[in-house]
Amino acid sequence: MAMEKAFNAAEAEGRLFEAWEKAGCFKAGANAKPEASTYCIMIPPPNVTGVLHMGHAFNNTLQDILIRWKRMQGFDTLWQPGTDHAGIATQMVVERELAKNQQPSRAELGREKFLEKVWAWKEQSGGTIINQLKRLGSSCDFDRTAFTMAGAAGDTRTGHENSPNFHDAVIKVFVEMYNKGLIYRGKRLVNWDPHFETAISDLEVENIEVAGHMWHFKYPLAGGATYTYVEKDEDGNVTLEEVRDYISIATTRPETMLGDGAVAVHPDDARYAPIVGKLVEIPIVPKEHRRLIPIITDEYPDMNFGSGAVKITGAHDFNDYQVAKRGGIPMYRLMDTKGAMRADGAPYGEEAAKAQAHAKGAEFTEGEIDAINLVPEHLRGLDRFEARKAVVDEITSEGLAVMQTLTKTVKDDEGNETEVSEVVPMVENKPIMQPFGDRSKVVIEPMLTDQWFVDAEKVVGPALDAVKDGTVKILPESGEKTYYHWLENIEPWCISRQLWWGHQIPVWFGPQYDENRECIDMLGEMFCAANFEEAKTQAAQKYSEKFGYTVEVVEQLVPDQSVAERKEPMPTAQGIEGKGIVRIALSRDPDVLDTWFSSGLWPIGTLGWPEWGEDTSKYFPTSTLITGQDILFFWVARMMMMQLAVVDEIPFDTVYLHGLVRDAKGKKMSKSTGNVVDPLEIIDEYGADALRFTNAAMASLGGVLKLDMKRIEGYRNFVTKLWQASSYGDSQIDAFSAERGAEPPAATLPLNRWIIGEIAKVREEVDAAFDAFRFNDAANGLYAFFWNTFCARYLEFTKPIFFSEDQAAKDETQATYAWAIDQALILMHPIMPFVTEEIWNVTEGRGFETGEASKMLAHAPWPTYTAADLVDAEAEAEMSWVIAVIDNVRSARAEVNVPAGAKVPMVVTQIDAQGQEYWDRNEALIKRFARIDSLTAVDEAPKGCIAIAAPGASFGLPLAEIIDVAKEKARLEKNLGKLAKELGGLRGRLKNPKFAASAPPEVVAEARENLAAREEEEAKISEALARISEIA
RNA sequence: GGGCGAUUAGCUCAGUGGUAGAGCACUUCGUUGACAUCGAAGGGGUCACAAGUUCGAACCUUGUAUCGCCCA
Repeated sequence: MAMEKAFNAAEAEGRLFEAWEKAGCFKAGANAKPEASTYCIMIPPPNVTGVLHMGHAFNNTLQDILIRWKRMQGFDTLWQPGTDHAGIATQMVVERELAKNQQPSRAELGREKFLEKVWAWKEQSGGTIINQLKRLGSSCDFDRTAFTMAGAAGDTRTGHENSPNFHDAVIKVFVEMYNKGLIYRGKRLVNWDPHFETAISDLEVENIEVAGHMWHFKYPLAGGATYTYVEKDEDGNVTLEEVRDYISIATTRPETMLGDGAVAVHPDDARYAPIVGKLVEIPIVPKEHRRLIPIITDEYPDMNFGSGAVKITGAHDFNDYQVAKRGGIPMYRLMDTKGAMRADGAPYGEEAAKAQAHAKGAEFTEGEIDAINLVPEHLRGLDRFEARKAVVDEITSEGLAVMQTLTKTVKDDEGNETEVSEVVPMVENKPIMQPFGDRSKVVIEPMLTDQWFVDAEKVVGPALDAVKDGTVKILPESGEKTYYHWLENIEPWCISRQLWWGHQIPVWFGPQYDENRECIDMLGEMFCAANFEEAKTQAAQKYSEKFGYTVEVVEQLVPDQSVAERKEPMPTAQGIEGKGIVRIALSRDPDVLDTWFSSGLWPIGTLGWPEWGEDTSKYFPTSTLITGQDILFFWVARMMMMQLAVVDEIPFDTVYLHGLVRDAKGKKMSKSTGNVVDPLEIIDEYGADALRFTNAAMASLGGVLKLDMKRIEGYRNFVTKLWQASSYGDSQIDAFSAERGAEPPAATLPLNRWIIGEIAKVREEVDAAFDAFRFNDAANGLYAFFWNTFCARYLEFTKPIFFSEDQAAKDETQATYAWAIDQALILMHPIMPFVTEEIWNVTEGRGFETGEASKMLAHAPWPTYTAADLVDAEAEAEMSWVIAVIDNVRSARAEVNVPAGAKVPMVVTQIDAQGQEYWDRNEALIKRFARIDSLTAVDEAPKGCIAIAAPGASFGLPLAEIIDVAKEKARLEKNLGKLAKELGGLRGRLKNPKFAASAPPEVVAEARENLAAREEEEAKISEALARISEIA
């Protein structure tokens, strides 16, 4: 059967993938040997809204390589696919979709209807990325495709995915962690996205450097107090001394001044020492209501930055929050959920008075503090950026901006230049790091809100220990250091999101009463349970115990502000129908969980937990996790913490971390830069195998991933090379008609015995590389073997055999060639599944006709032969000698410009018995590839002969009349130069007595052998040089 | 500012103690019966710098310089 001229990837890939799936090649346990160990990889679930990008392509290539390799080895494999519900991203996509189709908005629809829309969208479009994974050749068990929201309220399908219990698992874990005190609720400063109106995780914040301004304002000392401000240079000389009645503050966010709680200076800062503890006035809002705040000391301010004094706004800045917590400084929330200045509450005067009372020590509850609105009337409701302008203008017009004198040159109408000085407010233009929501692209606002937190410090221990004691390995090793560093400094993890799409927090709030049945807080009691029934039972019990009534609990869906403010007293039993029953309403927390909370359970949740099924016992803990180092903290570490906290087991034993895929120059791929490479376009143009091979070749441990089109093209050429070599075996030498199996054929010819040994060496190399996650070593080893050894040598060397009449040699070589190609296909299949499977099937004796998995390369047994089994040292020595002679002749010819096409005679002046034997057996081969037409034995090389040195032999090309003697002389001298350098090194080492004494014996022996060989070569070339010099 | 890492051929990168490699690019030659998505031959590196450990350092240690990434 004649093969096509080249592999048609575009045509073949879909067809092959379908055949694999139809045959069930990728099902869990497919091709497993009896009693096989398991090998399981959990895919890092891409967002259900996602499309395949280069990062996915890279990441999944590596996973697929390992899974295919283990599957061929007969492990019981499972590669678990699935998608992440991706809270914000999905909610945004659906909202946008609604807007595009002029449908009612999220707010108009309400929660339930909106969620119906999201589920419908998920059904329709959620499979995109899964199908794209198939184009890459990913051999996941797609029948088990899981989803992190599967089983949650509204899921339109059940049982279709292997994670019907995923929601149950998430809820169970929340309840358990709550009951163990690992999850708590509290008011903390969090990253707030004013567009989506939710708290978000650190991962969802992008810090971007933008052009910003730094304003300098004066905070007057209370009561007109003054002090002497002294500045000194490094040597202690006074450079400035003046009496001031203010402290100068620098800020990039003037609008937050309204919420200042203090001004902080460094404890070592002598400039401000006289006024520490004094009060200053916040220079904004109507004079009569201005608040006074203290000057405090804290390590946080940098004495050398700005004025060295900073304002502390605990509710709107993360650094200030820490300072405020340390110093007991009050924090006042200034903005609403949309990032506008608050418009609620009492007139400013009243609110400011409350704040002042609070600052003086009056008792306030957390809720009462939060209710204080310190935004003056004229700024209420303004967007935060408009408010900033207004604040700056007000302060400046009052003369409290720090001023500076600018001198500039102006030209009048006649062109005369004059210098004009003006005094302007001091505003520095400087780049500042600003946080943006990665989805919303709006500036993130630190916001003090009630949120749920995982007390990470309490669960971090086992996760740290598992890596420290080597139970879990992180590659590259530097990842372990990063892991330790983060876990050892872990912060509470904010897990609540003010979204609708996600796992709703299983906590119901109920009213809290004091002993007198007066309501303290309508939402003050919390009942955490897997479902409402259990929460009801808990609540009924609690209230009954407290008040001795039978309590009937009813749910009220939305715990809005009006509920919180009602403060109805505890109803008495007589109050309701005189039956001794009271009704109390519970309302469920409307918030949902951080997506990372649920994906933290991905390994165990997809395996059926909380039920311990057969799959759970079999595949959990899983084996290898391959993921980007950017989510080491957000996902990997959390999986470790959560699995260990919940079932006391590690989730996987090895983590392989890789970097970001960048463009050829090392730049991040981004839409705005326009350097995004679409993996699907690459697959269309070059084929999935070329992309996969490139990915494997790039994947050095800890390496930077720069995707160069030239490289992809090169590996596409490699695919062609493989195809051509197979085609040669097919049409030129009819190799595939030979009977062949897994065992190498019984070969007698050194050529065949040699290539069999070379295959065994590559097999060991590839296995060692995969074992160590050194994908690049495997790829490079296969590439070099196949191109340089198999094609450039072995394939060429089979030609003289097939042009001869030696039928036995032909038969043996056909069988060996076919076996060698088979082995190459097997070894390359994990990296390049498509082209290898296609060749496997189009070559004679195989095919997809039956559609059976056992006939497919994907299930071919992985070889276990070793170099020790198959390498024939004699055959290897012989072939190296042959190759050395050919290469030396070719090199010499090219350098002295013997026409490449010309066949020339050769003489031999000296040859040992071994060499003679090699020559006799390989004469046709050497003559063909060195382009020699005859060999004559002579006593002495003719004058002007080109010298060819080979181990144990001296040849010459008697071409004095056609070659350039000067060039030959130069060639020999160059060779001698190279040898001299090598010899110098070797002799130097061997002469040093300490070398022989200290170096391992095999190193010394190798150096000796090397020296002998180099000396022999040097002698031959020197002799040739002397001879050629006679005629020059 | 803290943490992690990098610096090797023109370019992109391998190489964790035995004297430096690959791909691309470059030069010269070549339609020699698998392949021009190719073949043959070749040029090109005091492995950022300095000191140290060692018989021996691109590799280990320390310092310096430059550049990345993450966190503040």
